[in-house]
Amino acid sequence: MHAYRTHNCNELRSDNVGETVRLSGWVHRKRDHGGLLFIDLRDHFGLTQCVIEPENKHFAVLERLRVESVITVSGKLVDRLADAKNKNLPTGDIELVVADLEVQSRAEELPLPVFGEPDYPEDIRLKYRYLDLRRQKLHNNIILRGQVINSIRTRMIAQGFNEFQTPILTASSPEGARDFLVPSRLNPGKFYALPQAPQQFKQLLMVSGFDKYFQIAPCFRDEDARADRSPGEFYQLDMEMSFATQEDVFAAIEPVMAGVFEEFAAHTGKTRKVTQTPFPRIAYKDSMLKYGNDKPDLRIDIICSDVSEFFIEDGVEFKAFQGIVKGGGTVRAIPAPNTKDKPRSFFDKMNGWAQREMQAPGLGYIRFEQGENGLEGKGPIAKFFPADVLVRMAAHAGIGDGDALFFAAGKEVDAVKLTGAARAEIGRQLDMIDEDVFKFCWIVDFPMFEWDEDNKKIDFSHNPFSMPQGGMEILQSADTDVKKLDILAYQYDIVCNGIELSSGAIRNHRPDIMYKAFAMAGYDRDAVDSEFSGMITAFKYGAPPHGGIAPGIDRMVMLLAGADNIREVIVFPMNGSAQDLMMNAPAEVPAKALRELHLRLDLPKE
RNA sequence: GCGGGUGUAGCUCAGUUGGUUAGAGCGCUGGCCUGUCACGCCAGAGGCCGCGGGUUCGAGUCCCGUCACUCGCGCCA
Repeated sequence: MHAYRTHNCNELRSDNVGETVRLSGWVHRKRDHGGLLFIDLRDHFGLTQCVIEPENKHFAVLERLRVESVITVSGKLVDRLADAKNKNLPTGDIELVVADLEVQSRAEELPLPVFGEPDYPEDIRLKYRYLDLRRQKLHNNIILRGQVINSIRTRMIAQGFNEFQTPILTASSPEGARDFLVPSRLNPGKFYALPQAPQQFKQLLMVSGFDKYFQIAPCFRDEDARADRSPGEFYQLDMEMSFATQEDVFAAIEPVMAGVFEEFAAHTGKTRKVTQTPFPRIAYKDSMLKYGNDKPDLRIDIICSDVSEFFIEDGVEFKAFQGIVKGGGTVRAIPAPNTKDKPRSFFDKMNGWAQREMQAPGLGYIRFEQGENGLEGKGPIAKFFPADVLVRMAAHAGIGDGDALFFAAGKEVDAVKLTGAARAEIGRQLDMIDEDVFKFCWIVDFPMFEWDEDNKKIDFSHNPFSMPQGGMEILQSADTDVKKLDILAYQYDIVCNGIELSSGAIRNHRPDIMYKAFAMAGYDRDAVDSEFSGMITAFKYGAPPHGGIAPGIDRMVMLLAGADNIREVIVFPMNGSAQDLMMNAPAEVPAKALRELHLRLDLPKE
């Protein structure tokens, strides 16, 4: 007989009754009847009930043993009495009568219970992550993650993509997020940077002629955490393809995304519908107008609109918003459908939410109801509008009897931001979000440049390596800032349920266009040559047109697992302050280590 | 760096308008229990009410500050 087990804890059935078997696992739960002791034995695969009688010499040991101790038990498998069967357990028809017991590992009193999976403070869960990982929910999430990655890999390879590994110790990139730096012992005063993404490497692989690249790529960015952003490191399905148009990239990645989501849609036990390919495409500009951001949650059936014009019509007396519009600002309308029966407090709460959560001046609103003379506006600010203006505004916003409009006013960036947040909040408050669908879309036609308010200059709005739509001609003809800001890039995002899963682009593979684009953003030729020397040089020796995308794997798994926090799908995550509480990282290092690296600490005074 | 929320037993939480000895459930320890599967019953231990200051005859409760966690903003090519 095997030293530890003849079966796992989810294997034995009635057919095995009469066999002498051996199981190993953790003591999940004990039910001590004094004269009879039940043990639920757990391993990765499941649970099997074991029973021991007081005559057995091991009874006293088992009775004293704490839960989560690891044991090996052997004995005869028996049928349970008819009324003692447990229908909730796959192994519920049988039980193991313990004859022999070996205690493999005694558990002390636990800082975190496994059984029952009660809510526990996250710092304790993170410190004792291995205990948390024994819990079924988290255990299943991590298994799901492995299966998702395997599915992705299979699908990419089937499409002719080749998998690569790119360096972890590499060069700092002057664009983007803050880098993690690694000092070089052999090169005093110099530093490696951990890659924020294998961006340049994958483009260089296209220059190398590999045609189709992918990697389950670790990415490192020194940025603050969010619910859907783990600090430090995360994984992308990084892919790139040669001689590809934007539509080719979409056609390659859409079936992978839709396929993986369909494959695991039932993971939570519910049936969840996935957007059919091709996914809808929404221009960046339209998304900002209709949804208030570039990552719309399409589960919320609310479309916003610009209503600035109505506030400066003759006869409108609403001075606050009038001033905003005349001063170059914007008023956006966010419909709140079917709110006829909502109490006044609903609207007041939304206003309070805007002030508290968004630090906005507030959210005005008008309720619309069908009256004797047609659609009428109600609410504190309705009286400032002539009746016909309200009717036309309602038509413009696409709402009618029983609906309301909230107003977000201010500078355009602020109004848009409040619009997006308010749309999501209304969706939540009105229970408009269907948890059982995955609604995908593409956001396309991102602007190439944006106005950098801090430095009062034009800068790249996303990836400086994107190809402008219109190529060299459009760059050369853009002789004013306004024209420059109108230039679009072959830059796109894939969004699911309001979560940005990835961004990608058709790259700029032409050195002449690259120099020109960088010049427009204020970087001279020398800066490009020094900061992107590897890539710009490579492009001078024959570079194929190419493009790609990099969906975030953690976020995909999060959606599939139904997790509301990214730490629920990462096996050993750091906390919000970028600390690993289990391994004690980051940590101080011995002075010798610093000397070898030619470093001296200059810590902030306390 | 900024804003919101939370902070009472190991954990989840209750704690009235400021009032005398701060409670419950789970867990833990001990005892009882031969068919449980959230086993049951009895008993017990366990509290810097996050920390510091203030108001008050009196603070878990009110005020100020601070720390921790968390969500968001900034940031995230």
